Amino acid sequence: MNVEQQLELLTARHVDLISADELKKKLQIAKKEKRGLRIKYGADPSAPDIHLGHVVGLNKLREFQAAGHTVVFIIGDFTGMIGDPSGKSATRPALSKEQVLENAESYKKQIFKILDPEKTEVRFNSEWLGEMKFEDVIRLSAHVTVAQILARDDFSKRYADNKPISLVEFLYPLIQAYDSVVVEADVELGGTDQLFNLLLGRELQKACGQEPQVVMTLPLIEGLDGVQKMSKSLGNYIGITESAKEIFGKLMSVSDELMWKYFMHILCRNPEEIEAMRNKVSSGELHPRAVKDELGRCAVDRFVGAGEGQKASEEFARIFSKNELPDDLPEIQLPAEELGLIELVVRTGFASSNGEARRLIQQGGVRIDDEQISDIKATVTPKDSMILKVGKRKFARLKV
RNA sequence: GGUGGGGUACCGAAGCGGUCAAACGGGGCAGACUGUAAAUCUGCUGGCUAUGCCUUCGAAGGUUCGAAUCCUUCCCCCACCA
Repeated sequence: MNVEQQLELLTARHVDLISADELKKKLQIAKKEKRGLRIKYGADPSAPDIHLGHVVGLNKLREFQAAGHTVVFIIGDFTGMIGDPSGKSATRPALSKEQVLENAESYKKQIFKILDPEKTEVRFNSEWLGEMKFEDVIRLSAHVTVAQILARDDFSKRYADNKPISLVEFLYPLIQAYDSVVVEADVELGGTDQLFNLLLGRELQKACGQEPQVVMTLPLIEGLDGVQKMSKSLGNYIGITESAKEIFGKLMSVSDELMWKYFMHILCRNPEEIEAMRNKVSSGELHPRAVKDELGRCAVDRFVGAGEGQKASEEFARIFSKNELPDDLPEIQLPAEELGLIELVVRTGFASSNGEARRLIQQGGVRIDDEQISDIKATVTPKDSMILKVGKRKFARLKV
């Protein structure tokens, strides 16, 4: 791949790029010296479920690998053990060493669904941060001013609002920047929320006598609610290790507007193709549901396995469009004695208290053999193959 | 060290002696509508052996017939000024 081709591939879909010229120069030098660039990507070890939000970045990393470059995937285990301040104002709990290691293992397994292991270097930042003395930390801090850190958007806002900012949070960007120095990153990738931290990496590299890294940010995609960015803590995510059924179902519940973004950043479809589909949808030539079905099938094929998408799509249509039963109903064993409906719903685990079961029944959410029962005093005698349905998606086949 | 503001259910936030299991908003759940879209509308959202009872408003005591609300002590958080 020549440099121009690489540039085209590598800069697709980005938000910020600092700077295109520098990237070009680095690519030219790398080509001349027949080596790959080092592309840094940092991951927080507290949330070991890789979800579609991460896939946006991983896809880009994969493209760098395709162009012959090396990905340096840094697991922030050191910072994870201290407690990672998330952007908002809440401070995440510190993880134990065991948890961090466990999470890291799970990370590795997942990222190689997308990345090429041959061209990936997985590093833990405790490797170098754990060695540092307090003196080293102080020296490092000398390179950065409070005003610089305070310039970060969320810090300045919180400061202006008299909201707390812990010193750890202040140090955090510095730690991340230092990682860039240690791994000698040529390029660092991150979400748009990382821009500040990535830029600080440049500053620190310069201060340490290195060529500053090129910084590229990618969009943060909204999660299932369509408003907030996809994140584990908000519970609005689709994990890449989830079942075909879950991935498909969750994608189908995404809004029509958001689905285009997913096509672009998750499936990496090119903009012309997406535009063409969009036009067909607005002219009525194509049903949005068909487009979303394609999104679901392709995503499942990619994350679960080829051919699984079609199955998931059919299963979905059967359950929700035709209102039939899923093919893998959990079976629940019960004695063949008459019992109250409320008790049945609680016993099967579909409600966590009698009160909740009562509510579900009164609201018409409970069906037995497809017959809605809204009398809370109703009793049932379980029989083999009796089907209990609670809400839209909880099913069970009773067994006596 | 000083001053001021706080700690209420999953979250945010009202309430400041009885009518408080605690307004309102968000979230969640269920129903209607649908493409399980989204949006919208409706209802529910502490527990129980259930017209009552029990636990809950940072903690422990106290005042009172009665406390989330008043008093005392304690714990914790935040901002500002030094």
